[in-house]
Amino acid sequence: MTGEINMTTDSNTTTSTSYHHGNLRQELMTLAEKHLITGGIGELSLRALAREIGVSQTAPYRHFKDKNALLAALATEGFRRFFIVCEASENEPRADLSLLMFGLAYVQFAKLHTEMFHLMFGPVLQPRNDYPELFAAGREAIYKVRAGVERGFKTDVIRQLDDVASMAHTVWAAVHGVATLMLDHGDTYGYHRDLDLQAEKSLRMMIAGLCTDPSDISKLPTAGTPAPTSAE
Amino acid sequence: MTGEINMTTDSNTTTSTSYHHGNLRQELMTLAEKHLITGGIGELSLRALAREIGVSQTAPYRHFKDKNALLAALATEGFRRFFIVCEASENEPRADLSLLMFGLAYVQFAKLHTEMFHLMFGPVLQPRNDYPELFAAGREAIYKVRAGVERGFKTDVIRQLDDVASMAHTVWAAVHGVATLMLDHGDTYGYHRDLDLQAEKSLRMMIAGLCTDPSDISKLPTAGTPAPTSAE
DNA sequence: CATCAGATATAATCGCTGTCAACATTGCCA
DNA sequence: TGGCAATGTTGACAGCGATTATATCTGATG
Repeated sequence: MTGEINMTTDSNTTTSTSYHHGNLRQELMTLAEKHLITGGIGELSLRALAREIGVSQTAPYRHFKDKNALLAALATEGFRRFFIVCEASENEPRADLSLLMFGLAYVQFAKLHTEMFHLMFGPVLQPRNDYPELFAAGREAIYKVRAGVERGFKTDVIRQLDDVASMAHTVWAAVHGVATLMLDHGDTYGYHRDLDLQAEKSLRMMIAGLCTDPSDISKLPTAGTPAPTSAE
Repeated sequence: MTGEINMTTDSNTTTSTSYHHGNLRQELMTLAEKHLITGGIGELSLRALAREIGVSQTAPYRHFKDKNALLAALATEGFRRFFIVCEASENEPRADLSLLMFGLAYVQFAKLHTEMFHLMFGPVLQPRNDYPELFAAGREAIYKVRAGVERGFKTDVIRQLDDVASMAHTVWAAVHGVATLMLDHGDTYGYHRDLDLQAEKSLRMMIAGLCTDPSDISKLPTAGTPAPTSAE
């Protein structure tokens, strides 16, 4: 009753140039993501978005306090999608494989949604005091790793080198490192190098190093990730 | 004789408001670094620098093509300093310790010169086609890791899980991950956590995982890095 | 029907980047 | 001594962007 948005115009196929756009918030985010992909964070401008949607330049401020608030909303949405991608790894019973799959998902996500990834994990939106949802999402990511490590402890697959929190941090650092290095330094390797393959190799090496039986994981194929870049 | 800069004014203690500043390029970089530290990359403005130095707003453009050129110069200088910090690790004969020391130096540098680190390793100055010096510096960093791994192979300290390049990449990813996670997600851990200590733990775990004798490195104290944050 | 809150518009401020043209100063060098 | 190149100044401008203040429209609610 208390007034959901009334959907005057369903999307951008606006026929009636109605004063109330009705879907502005959503459309801003959709378009912002497009711009994010094509131009990067720096290129994104509220003005441009408003212009392109066909709305006044100040209209976005009704829905987002400022530019960063829009970015934070985007990042939160990014986490939501990321968690979906992670589900397969969470359902994998073998802890070592689960962590590996998580890592591969992480890296793939970073590669497919680079700018989103930068928003989610980069320094742009920090500190996160102003974005509690985003903060919570970040924490949720750690908990997933933590759960994986915990399972590894119980099933005696992961070596108990330290407490769960520390080892979860370590695993996350490994995964995060592989992903960011791939993004931020892909071109540092002037010579040809299959970054996807390299990423997987690195993940395997690092996770195997934490396993009770290192030789095990290194030989297993990964179900979810065909690593299609390398020539078969 | 052939005219080094004439140092009309030695620093900002300018008495004679001489027409030629004489040291502008250097002073721009110095001040820019200060601003970088206090305000981050986003806050840095050429105009503000010029104003603060007491020079016209167009003067900086005599020395830097644009803002990014200044940032690139800063980043290059950052690498120069970073390499100095690395020297200790390069002189350490034991390969595992050497890598660990490299990692600790990397993390410490990231912590002490956060914004510089972001410039050097982040996505701001990419692609690096326009900054050949910076590009070269980045490559030099990999070579250092590679050399460490190679030494580890020869002395049979590092397990030959893959070729040198791949393992160097892995080590770098590990180190880079620990550092960036510490910077970009320091506040994701709402609860108290000694990040310095955690970083060292993670480095040890990951590097140990690549060693032929994992139990070895994990017990050794690290000469160069007293990790002063933790209460002694 | 009058009103009110929400959504949008208009206009204006401010700062920054990057350029340009014209001019001044300095020091080196011929 | 005179000229030249490098450096810096002045002033202006085009363009973009963030943000604020104020006015206006619109639909729903009473």
